[in-house]
Amino acid sequence: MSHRAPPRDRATESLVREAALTLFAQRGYHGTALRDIAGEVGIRTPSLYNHIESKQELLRGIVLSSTEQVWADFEAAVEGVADAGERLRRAVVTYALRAASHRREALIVNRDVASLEEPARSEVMALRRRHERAVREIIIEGVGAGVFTVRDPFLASFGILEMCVSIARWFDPAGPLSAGQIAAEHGEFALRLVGAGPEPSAGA
Amino acid sequence: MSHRAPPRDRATESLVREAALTLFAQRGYHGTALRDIAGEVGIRTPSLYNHIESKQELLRGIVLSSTEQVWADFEAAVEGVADAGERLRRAVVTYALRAASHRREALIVNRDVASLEEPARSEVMALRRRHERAVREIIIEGVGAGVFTVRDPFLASFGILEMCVSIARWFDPAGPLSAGQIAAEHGEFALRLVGAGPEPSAGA
DNA sequence: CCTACCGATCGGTAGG
DNA sequence: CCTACCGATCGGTAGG
Repeated sequence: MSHRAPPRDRATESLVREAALTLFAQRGYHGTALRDIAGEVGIRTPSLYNHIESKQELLRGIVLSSTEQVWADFEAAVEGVADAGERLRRAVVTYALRAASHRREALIVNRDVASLEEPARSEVMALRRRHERAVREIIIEGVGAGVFTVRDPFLASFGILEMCVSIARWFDPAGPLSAGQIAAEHGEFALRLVGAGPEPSAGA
Repeated sequence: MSHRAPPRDRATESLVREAALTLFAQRGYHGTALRDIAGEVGIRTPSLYNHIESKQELLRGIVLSSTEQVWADFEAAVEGVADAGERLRRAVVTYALRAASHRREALIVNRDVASLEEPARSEVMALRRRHERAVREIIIEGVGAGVFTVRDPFLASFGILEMCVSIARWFDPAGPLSAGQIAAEHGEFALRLVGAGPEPSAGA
């Protein structure tokens, strides 16, 4: 009757990872103690080890899954789209949207990737480079097709991508602009930046 | 004769601050131990205290002076320039140039400002907001004058500034582009982004 | 899930 | 500039 299973909360693991996400984003990996994470969940530090392998594994899980999702998003966004302008717009809107709607992940990936131990760090950096290269090739393609005007595709791709990821630093979900609106606007910024701006109707 | 002054190296203080700059930029404030900084200089940890007040003061010195310099640079750059396009271009080129030529400072300011204790942190944030607001006002001014086409000056100013500061993350002084070239190109990016792009001669 | 505890390391001080 | 040392805290383990 009172044969209750030991507290095998699967839910607790989620709480732990959620707390880590919030605290790593706020204070950084090295600025966060496991004690703080445990406190947020309402347990003691040693109990964390029923749910995680180590502090490093906690970081690895966040950074790897987030980076993989960025690449998956990108592939889905540009699939079957031929026009370079539209490909760039979709790639940028998707990336910007992720930065705005997964701010903590974006902050941690960009700030604490240096704290990731090998081989995970190299994995992550390879994935990020792949994404950056893919965006750059869209730009090169558009220049080749005569629809973009860009002096240096490398500079343009970095400028665009860094502008997007930075959304995570200042975006306030309670502010006047939604994540979707901001992402759409960044899509326009990107097109303007590569010289394919549609000169949108603006408030002049 | 052998009355040698004690090793009152004024030069050592510079070495210490230089080492802190490099290590904080590489590993973050919380990821850097004073022991590492001392090791870089070739002394023991306690000897650091002949040159600095505390680890926190080391961070404060870096972040405050760098932030103040950004504002001073901005004021000097736009002084006496009336045209909004030219004001924006100069403001952006100056800011981008600083990010490229003072990479460590830019990285630390953007990554470790959260580790700064009060009241320094509020001081720094106020200075940064002042700079951001000043850039935004140039954009608003250009829109008012009918030379810029921007839907949301807030978004545009953040996009431009974050793109510039991110230069510090990928710029390689040994690479093909100089800091000056990259800064100039970011000035063009900014003008394009606000719809005032001169459609420069590019490689198409 | 806990208490008790580990060795290591942290920033910093005493005292020369 | 050093050695010797401080209390606090770190991530993590033992053992239940």
